[in-house]
Amino acid sequence: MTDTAEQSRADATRARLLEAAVSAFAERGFHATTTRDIAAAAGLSPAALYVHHKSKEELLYLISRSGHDQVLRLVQDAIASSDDPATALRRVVHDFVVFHARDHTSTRVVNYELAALRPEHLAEIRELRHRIDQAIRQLVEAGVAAGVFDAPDPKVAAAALLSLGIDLGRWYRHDGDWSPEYLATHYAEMALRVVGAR
Amino acid sequence: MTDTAEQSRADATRARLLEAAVSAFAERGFHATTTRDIAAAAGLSPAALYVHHKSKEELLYLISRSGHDQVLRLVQDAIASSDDPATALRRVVHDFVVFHARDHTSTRVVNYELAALRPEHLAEIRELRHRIDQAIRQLVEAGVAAGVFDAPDPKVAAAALLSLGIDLGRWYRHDGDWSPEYLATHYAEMALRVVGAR
DNA sequence: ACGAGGTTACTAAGCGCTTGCTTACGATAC
DNA sequence: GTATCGTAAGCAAGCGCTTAGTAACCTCGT
Repeated sequence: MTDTAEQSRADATRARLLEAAVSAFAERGFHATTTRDIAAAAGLSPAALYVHHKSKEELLYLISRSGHDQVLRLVQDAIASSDDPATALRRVVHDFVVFHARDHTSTRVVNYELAALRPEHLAEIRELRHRIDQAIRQLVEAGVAAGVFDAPDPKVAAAALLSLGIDLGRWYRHDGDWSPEYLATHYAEMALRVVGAR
Repeated sequence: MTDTAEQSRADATRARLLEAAVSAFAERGFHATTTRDIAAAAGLSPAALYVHHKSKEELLYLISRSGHDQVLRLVQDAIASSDDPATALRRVVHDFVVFHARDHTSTRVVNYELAALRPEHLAEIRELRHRIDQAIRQLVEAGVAAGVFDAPDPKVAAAALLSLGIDLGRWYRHDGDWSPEYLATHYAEMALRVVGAR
């Protein structure tokens, strides 16, 4: 019974290995993590990793690819949700921050382990990052052009907004005082101040 | 003639190894850098590293220690430079940003390779980081208490300001469009908006 | 002035261990 | 009885670091 609707045994094991890799890469970094660490965390022998994945680097690529896809979609959806730049920006920053705080373990890997990707994979990921950056930059520029934002240099402001979210992967902890939602609401308000929303 | 006023040959070699380590750690990360990489970049044999330093980790510690010392001093000096919270904050953010942009190679190592430090060294560095965080947090809180800042949650605002500077180590490049000074001036203005300076 | 004796700065060679990954071989389910 | 899913064992390469040695220089008694 190899099904299509449900998840096969192999798919479940594959996913377990990926989750184990996310945790290990986030905690120790890609190069400090061994394939034995990952396999053991998934409850498997070292060799089992290679039954389900081509290489250690492929695990990183799959994690990175998935994370960037999610962020890009999130940003695009938020921007498409309103014609008012201020409303759209509030939603972009809110959702961006919720994602980076809630999934800080994977976003840490996604944002800080790029250098370990093989050149072809890195190029592909860079393209996704560029689209994310451009989407936010264009939103800020559109707000300034429409006269609803007042930012001396919209590109610099956009860079700052990105930093606010991305840096969460470095410092955010779930056992801290701030929930993802709390932080997202406050960060969204700060973002509107940064761009000088009226 | 082993002098006191000038730098001895050994000191110069020691410094060369440190510089080589900063570049290598920043580019590839601590764990992806080999002691052979560092020695070769300093124009020495692999063994020479151990003439001047105890271990690869000690190099990281020295880099980290020096970087954190500089940042702490910079923040303290900026805060002490004015009784007006707005003036002080502008200077703190300005200097903080100039430092992280200008020295983005070393700040990258300083901020993103902490996990590779030995436990005793990590504890010492964490203490320095705590003092930096507290200094900025207290400045924002003082401004709110004095009624010159208007921030819904001063601690969250302080966390955001730190992220703006630290994240530069991840993305800033000297061949980009923005000089450290240009960025610092704009970021300082954004910081004042974030804390709601009147 | 000079060379014996010590010090400094460095290297060639390699040791013991860990790494990513492969190969050859079961066990279990249908 | 044959796919499927997994493992035991181990290989070649590379790692951090050590050991044993050398060349160049400095010191100082004569």
